[in-house]
Amino acid sequence: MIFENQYIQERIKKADELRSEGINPYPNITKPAVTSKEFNETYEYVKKSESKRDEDKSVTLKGRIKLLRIMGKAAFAKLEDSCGLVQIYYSRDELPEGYYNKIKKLIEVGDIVEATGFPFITQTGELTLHCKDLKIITKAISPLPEKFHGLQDAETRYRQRYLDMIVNPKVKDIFIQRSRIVSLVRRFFESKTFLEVETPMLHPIPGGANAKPFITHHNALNVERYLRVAPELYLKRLIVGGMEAVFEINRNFRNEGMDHTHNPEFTMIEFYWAYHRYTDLMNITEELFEYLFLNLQLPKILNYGDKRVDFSTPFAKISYIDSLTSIGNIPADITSDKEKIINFLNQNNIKVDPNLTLGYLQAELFDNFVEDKLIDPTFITDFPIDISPLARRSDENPQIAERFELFIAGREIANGFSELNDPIDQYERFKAQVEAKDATGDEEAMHMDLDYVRALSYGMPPTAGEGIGIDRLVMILTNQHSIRDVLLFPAMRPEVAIQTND
RNA sequence: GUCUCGUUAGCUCAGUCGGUAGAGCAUCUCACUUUUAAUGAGGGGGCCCUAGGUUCGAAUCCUAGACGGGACACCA
Repeated sequence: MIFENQYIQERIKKADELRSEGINPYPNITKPAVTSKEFNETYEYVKKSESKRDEDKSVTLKGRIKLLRIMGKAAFAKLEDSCGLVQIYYSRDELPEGYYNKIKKLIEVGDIVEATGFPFITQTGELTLHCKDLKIITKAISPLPEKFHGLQDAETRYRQRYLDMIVNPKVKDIFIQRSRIVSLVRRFFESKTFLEVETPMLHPIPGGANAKPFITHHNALNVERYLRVAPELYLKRLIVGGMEAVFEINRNFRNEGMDHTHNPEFTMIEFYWAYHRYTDLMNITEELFEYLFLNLQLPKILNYGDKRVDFSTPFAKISYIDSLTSIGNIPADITSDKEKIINFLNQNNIKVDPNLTLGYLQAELFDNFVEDKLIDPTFITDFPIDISPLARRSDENPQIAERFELFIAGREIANGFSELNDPIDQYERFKAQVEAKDATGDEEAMHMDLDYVRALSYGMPPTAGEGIGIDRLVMILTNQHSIRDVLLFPAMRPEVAIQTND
């Protein structure tokens, strides 16, 4: 049984004792209360008063008991609420007759209580609530982890995030910051007249990214559905339909490996902007970062682990090909020659499929020699066309896509491009992907989406679109190095213990 | 998927060469009416992750597995 542990049994017994004393351990009551923060600020003046107390005031605090020190006929407790900690004091002679002895052993660490009394200053100078009344609001029957070391075990922290948040208050700060970031991103795009939309999560055809999808079944229609790997193709249909600036902040699902930068479901913002080009995207991206740094009151230089990242704008801009030489230190005479690239990679003990196209081989060079050297925010521009199946060809150089990626701290944060809007070209590129899928068994290659091609056939104005990984953005802005630390409930294998127990 | 490290009381962790399972906090009993991880005295609490194997004897050594952390691969 889930509650067979001896400590839980002891606490269940205490809840029963409360009931037999006529005290409901789970009352449905709420009395207006002030927060710990309000209390500490409002009654700061008591510290300076001569009597060190203000008995005319009656204040109610609510919170979870985090620390409890019982000294015979009096006790101190630290309550925690959403704002922080506050101390209360209660004693036998200040509570209603006989009440103290009733509850002394029945209210304990972990319980949620409501305390009413007046502010005073203790001998050690701490502003404290002197209780005239102390009610239990919610009995906790599971004990909290150790008060000093807290909860260290990463597995328990991720599986039981609620417990992690109770015991490790700093965890909450990360998620508060995450919420602010998402809110600011939304506000930024709204202020630029972008419209927030919601497009399907259940896709008949997975599309918009090279990724393996989750597959599910829709009973009513008896059809397979794919959890979306990207909202891209739907958002661009909206541009065809006449929305000229749209964005969506939502979850994407990719059925791939998990590690400290990958969770099977992750959050992205994608935005599409008609009558704009990829150069406009780079500008608005810089503006977004300026807006975030201003409103989050972050310094322009942030530490990320042992790296120092300078977010001063404008961000560096360098073309894909140039970066191979100037950042990757790869001789310029080999970066456009398939044979030479293969030789170079082999010399560096990197195995590649010799049938790869030039663009894919250049991508191997980039991934191995350039990416992790891009610490300060850097736009890598002008990608090879064959690794950019949805991007528009450059009018000047047909081998190059009007595309960029933004790298920060050695990681891709954003990907944007001028969208391909030639329906015939799009059709051919889908076909090439499908052929690659059939020929090489590449499970991540894109599927043919004829309706999307049909949509383009009605005419999509020149459009620029970009995706920004929100989880990774939060990681960088909060100096977290595991995606699990910026996800409230990261994906975990099924928990064995709790299933076999019940 | 591969490599690597880990799993011992509710929590945080020790456990030597293979020889009866340990500490702090928490819990229980007692004392204590201004504490700060309160204090003092005493008690209880274990599927040493699981299954095999080696051995007179395994928390400890070996094999396989489960779960987790880290690194790599794929990807964003």
